Amino acid sequence: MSTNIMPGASTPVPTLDVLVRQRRFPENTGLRFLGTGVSLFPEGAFRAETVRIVEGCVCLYQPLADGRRQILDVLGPGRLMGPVLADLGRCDVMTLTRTCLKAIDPAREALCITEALQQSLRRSQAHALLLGRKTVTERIATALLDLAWQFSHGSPVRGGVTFSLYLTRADLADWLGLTLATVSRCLSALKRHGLIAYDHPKVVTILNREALEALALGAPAPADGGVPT
Amino acid sequence: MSTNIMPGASTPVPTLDVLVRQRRFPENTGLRFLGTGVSLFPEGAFRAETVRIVEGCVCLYQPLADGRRQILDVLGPGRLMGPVLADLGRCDVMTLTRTCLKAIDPAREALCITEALQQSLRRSQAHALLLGRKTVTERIATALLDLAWQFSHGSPVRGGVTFSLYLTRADLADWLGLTLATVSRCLSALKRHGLIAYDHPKVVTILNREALEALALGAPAPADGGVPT
DNA sequence: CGCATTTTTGATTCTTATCAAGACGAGTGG
DNA sequence: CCACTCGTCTTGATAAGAATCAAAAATGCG
Repeated sequence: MSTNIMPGASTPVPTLDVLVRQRRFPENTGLRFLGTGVSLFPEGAFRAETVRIVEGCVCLYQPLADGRRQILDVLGPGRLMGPVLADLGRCDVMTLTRTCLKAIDPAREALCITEALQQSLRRSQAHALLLGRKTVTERIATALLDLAWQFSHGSPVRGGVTFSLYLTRADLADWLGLTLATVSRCLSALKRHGLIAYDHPKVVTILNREALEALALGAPAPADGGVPT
Repeated sequence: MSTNIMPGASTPVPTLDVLVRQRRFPENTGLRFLGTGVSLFPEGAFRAETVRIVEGCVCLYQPLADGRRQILDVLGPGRLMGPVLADLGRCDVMTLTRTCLKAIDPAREALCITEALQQSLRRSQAHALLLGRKTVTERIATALLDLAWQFSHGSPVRGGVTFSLYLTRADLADWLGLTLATVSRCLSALKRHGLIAYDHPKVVTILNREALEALALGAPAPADGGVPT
């Protein structure tokens, strides 16, 4: 237990990660296991496949010719990805941690796919609002709440939801239309004000959900000079 | 013809506008006619309806509590709008010009709706890339090409596609994540460099499509000091 | 224990927002 | 037909916010 990847977290999240690592799943269930930083649909292969994320985290992103990229969505367990859910000709999908997938039958699960399509559209439209009109603080607050909701599997303990942040600061920047430095500064500020906590940069605890939600919706951000601490 | 809304345009675009104004359509075709600046789904009514835009232009937008708003999409003839295509609880749809709609039967046109859903998702994701990572010039160039494609009904005459810009500068700003002033400045710059032309601010001609496409994809914008003129 | 990657933080620059004034165009009524 | 008004557009001056550049601290890995 002391070798867990999350030393600072008081709640040892019971993920399937260990199982995935040890390949303890039977081989005939259609599951696929991927490491970190791996393309889901490598080099034209699997491009026609639709998969369900069983465990882990992936991001859908679109690169621009000169190196810029925009992460369009971050997907956790239960979400679907496939040619219908994104333009895989222009986009790519990458794991952000060890991830377990299961291919699904589009014909048999047509309804699920349509629902996923609607969910993706809603999320994309909400994200457009974020990218076009929200301030740095609003973006970070929105993102933290979204990730907490998707990745704090287990009980939403009141007073402190802890989750594993699979994205690097650079990933967050590419998702939220910011830069690495700005993301880091904003997270530091939220931590300084006591809205969130983290010792390890990848394990975040939400301390004041209400305040974060208010920020995400556009409440004035706390001025930095106000609270000394 | 002299009372046409586009005095400066040399090509009198043969729209259905006049027909719409004069209500010359039969009343039993299920068509609805709306003026400018009208909500498609007013006050909870029609919210369950799905419509096809026959003629005109509408925008889907999401307002924020403090007055900010993000236009999520601009839709022209042929496109669909309805509860499946947007979260109408949080969003609103408004006409940007005289518009003619036709309600459709979701059950009978399920396939069309699914296609529209996919198209909307693609557009929303492309827009997220624009909002998150594109420069001002890239955004404007992308928007002009998109609008030209959607609204230059008739022949894509080479050397100069003219289209009616139904959006105001403020609308463009709310669509592209900018401000009115920045949009106006950028359009002026593109005009000054000869990529586009307009006498009336609402009737734009694309003079150099290739250059605009290059800009939209991220080519370096022409420095303002270079060409005197 | 050292090396590579990531994160934090500071100093500076640059882009774009903000503020503001004037020009233009459309619609109204005399 | 013309003055009047309102809304939109253009353009300039200034300021704020975030990017960029850069260096040091922390973390992970072999």
